[in-house]
Amino acid sequence: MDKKLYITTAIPYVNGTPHIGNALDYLLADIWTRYQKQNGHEVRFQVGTDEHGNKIAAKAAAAGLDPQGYTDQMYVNFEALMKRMEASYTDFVRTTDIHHIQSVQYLWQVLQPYIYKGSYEGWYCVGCESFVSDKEATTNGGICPDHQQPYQHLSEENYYLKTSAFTDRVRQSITDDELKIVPEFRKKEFLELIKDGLQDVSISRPKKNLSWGIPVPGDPDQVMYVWLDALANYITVLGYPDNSDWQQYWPADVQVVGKDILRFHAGIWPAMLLGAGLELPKKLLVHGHVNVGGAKMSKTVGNVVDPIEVINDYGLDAFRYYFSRHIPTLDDGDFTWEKFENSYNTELANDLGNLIRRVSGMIGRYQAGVIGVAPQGEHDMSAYHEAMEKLEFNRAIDEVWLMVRSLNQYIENVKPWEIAKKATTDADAKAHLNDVLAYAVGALLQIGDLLVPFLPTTAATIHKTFESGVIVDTEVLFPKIYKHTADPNANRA
RNA sequence: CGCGGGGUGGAGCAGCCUGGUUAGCUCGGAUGGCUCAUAACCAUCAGGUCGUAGGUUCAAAUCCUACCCCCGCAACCA
Repeated sequence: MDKKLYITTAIPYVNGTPHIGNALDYLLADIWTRYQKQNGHEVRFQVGTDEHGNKIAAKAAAAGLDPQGYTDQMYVNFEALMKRMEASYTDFVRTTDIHHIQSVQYLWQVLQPYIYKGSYEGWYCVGCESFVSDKEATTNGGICPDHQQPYQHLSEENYYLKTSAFTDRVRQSITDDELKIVPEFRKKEFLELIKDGLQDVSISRPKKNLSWGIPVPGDPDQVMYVWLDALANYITVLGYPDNSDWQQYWPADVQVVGKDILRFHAGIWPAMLLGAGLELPKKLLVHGHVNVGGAKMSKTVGNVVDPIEVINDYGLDAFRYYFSRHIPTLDDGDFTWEKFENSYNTELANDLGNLIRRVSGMIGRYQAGVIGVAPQGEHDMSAYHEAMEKLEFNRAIDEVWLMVRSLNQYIENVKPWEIAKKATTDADAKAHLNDVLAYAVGALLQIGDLLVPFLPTTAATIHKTFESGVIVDTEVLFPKIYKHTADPNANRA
């Protein structure tokens, strides 16, 4: 019996609203999950929110709320996005969950042999109540831009995790693909990054500087800093350590992360796991970032794209389509409303939507909607499955579109409308027509199967339309939309 | 010499690792065909010194060297 499968996504910090990056995480994990389920596997799919830290406390105070009340309000936004995307997650973890907190405290104790007390020195802003990096202090000329106060050079007591002790094992695991970093160039990049070894990482703060966090067991003056708290979610959500279920799922088969947080997931996280005597995840799927018209998406520039808006305007499957096909799974991608709308109108509407319509239309017109027995689609899909295994989802969906095109070509070559003219008087022609259309239906049903992980709603519509042997009328898929591009027919006579 | 990615017809990409048919695909453009369909679909054509300069080879977009340019990252921002 196969191990039960487990996939995770990064847990976003809840001090803002969900953005495209979060959506991409959920989408990629969801595609994988649906694909594995389709192949008969049981999959657990974790999502969650990171809810501790000073920024949260500050935002809460500004909103006149206590931190817990604030996060209770904020995490809902993320949950709403996941639901809107129909991400088929099974577990939602909040780092303020009581089980998570207890579990992390337990983990801290397990890691005791690798934890030591040290002091941290750096530039500190009293207004922000936090340290800033040397680089940031220098950039700002030694003055905090938010508070117009000079940074002070302070030192404070921290607990450190001896990640350096695990450098060799982490490096070895990654090199050997025991912990496989996908794509390959990210693996190279990370190995290069740690060529001088992993550096011990500070995992706590004095309580006076960090109030909103998990208390360090046995030291009332210290509170855990983000690392242990947030990264541990991947196992605490499974019930670690008290509910033995977790052992059926850990190690994770795939952990989806953005390129910006690879270093924590490939460095600190493995060190934590090794320190606790746990297995390393099998794969890290490192996706890129979504640019807008070639520029980085940023709040200050004001070019942020809200995934909910895209879904509202074009529908869920249109969103899932663009972000799975035109944003390369393992690299940066580009979004513009024009590109999006263009691919929607040409690929979804013209290629696929119209194809479904013309096939169902002919069957309705020539055979009163009766399909007969559709043969099994026989298209060789090894390239599709190979791409799915390699986590190159965009390549897989490309393969589906090759099928769409070839079916359109097939129809063009066979010309069912001509056969139909003879079919009224010629029994052979009638049988031939039936075969041709049934073949088209078989191909469409196969396309529908392959789209299940990507476009679940569309796949369901395709099946509903054709699978009963009689055409079931369904709504037009992907009607044309011209909100951001010119309507070519606008000035048609 | 910090690290990584990339420079291929108007745009976006594949091919490069494992050199070898007329350098492939999508979008866009032109022409034609068809009429079942969401004025959709299909075919053909135009267009590329494969960043630059050398080298290896019977043969290089593909391997080697140097250089130019663009983009990320450089430790706590998907």
